[in-house]
Amino acid sequence: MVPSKSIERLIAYRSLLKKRDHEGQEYIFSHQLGELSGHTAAQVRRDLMAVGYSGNSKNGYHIQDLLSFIKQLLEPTEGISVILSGVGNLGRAILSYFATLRPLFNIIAGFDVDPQKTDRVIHGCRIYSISDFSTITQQHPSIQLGILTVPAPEAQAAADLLISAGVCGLINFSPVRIKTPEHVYVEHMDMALTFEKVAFIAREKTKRSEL
Amino acid sequence: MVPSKSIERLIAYRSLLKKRDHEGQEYIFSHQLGELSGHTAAQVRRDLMAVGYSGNSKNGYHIQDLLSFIKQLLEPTEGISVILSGVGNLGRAILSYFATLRPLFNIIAGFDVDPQKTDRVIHGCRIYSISDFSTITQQHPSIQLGILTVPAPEAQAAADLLISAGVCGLINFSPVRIKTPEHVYVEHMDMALTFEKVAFIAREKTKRSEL
DNA sequence: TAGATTGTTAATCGATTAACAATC
DNA sequence: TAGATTGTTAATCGATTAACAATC
Repeated sequence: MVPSKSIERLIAYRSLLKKRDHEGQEYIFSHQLGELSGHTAAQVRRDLMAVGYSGNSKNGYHIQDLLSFIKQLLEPTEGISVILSGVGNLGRAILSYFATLRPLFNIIAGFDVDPQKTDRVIHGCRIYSISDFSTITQQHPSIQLGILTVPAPEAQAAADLLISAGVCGLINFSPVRIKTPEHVYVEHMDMALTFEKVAFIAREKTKRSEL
Repeated sequence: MVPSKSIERLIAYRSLLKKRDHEGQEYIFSHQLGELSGHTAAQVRRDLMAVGYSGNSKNGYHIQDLLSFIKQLLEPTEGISVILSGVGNLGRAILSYFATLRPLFNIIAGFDVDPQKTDRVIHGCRIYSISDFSTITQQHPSIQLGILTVPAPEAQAAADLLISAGVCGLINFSPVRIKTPEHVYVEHMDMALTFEKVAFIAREKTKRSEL
């Protein structure tokens, strides 16, 4: 199994390689890709080893070939189907963001309890009432990802609903831990927590340098 | 120095402790807090050790006392001053979110290059033209945090500007790595990267369970 | 006292980095 | 060939977990 940290870096490598490819560069060394991405050359080589890709000691890695290898690994052929629950300010911002992520991501539908927010199209995505959830999701056989942008008290119930639609991955923007069955992977993106963490570390750093 | 992972967990403990306190619970054991937060009892005790807090072997930890200890540690008395650069969909959503984070966070100002977006108040936060940046930021002696919600090509320049205003912590929502001086702590929140990572891990997980 | 929990050290686990033979 | 880089193993580092004497 490829470590999740390696996956993160491979996604970053892909975007840097694209840039270099457009600039006409043909080959790249591990230390160059390391420099660009902010990791060591050893890290880069180890990541590529983890996914079974080889370069050569003369030129390093062939950029276009490595690019298509990483794409093959990361990008499913039919795109990633996503549903979103909670069409508040953050939910709407994410919907607008998904419009720019086509065709890799396909946002299927948004859901909300508030009748004011439902039965409209926001940034190209139709918003349904949560009461129509099963009707709508049954029309889409394989939805992979669920985005949770509901208030904290509704998060667990909303998550359960998304899981009932068959998602195997959840991104939870609410500040509560949600319980999920074994087969569902959850990533927590608690913004308030992150902001506070950064504030703390930055403050600690400043104090340290003042000594 | 307290490990950044411990800080994350302490923030989570705080919110769980608040809940228990409101429910009238007076003491809590490490295994209970572990259960609630999804970590081991040993982890909880180690985190509290890292910040120098002690309970006792009879009752565990006194909730209100531990709560005020964590607050004392994490929450600066005057609140955390924040500026935001890039008032697009995501930037606006975050501004609305900050309105709910008072008084711990004080959002001072938002900035954008687009004249259409400047000189208005969004979710209680005034938006200025980037050309007024130094004038506005000089009025606020200690701004700690900068939020970057600009498009990728502008990210580095916007970061440099925020740093010139004295921020020591940055949260970067753009999908590019930004270079910063030694004394500035940067946290990357690349949503597209996170979504794709979750999609990959979820897919891998599903494949595995199908075997 | 007997039993459970804490605080802390030792053991384990995983991820990163260093080192180096093999290769071009 | 000489020099640089790769692929991979060994060493290091950091974080988590287990274990247990001290405590209540």
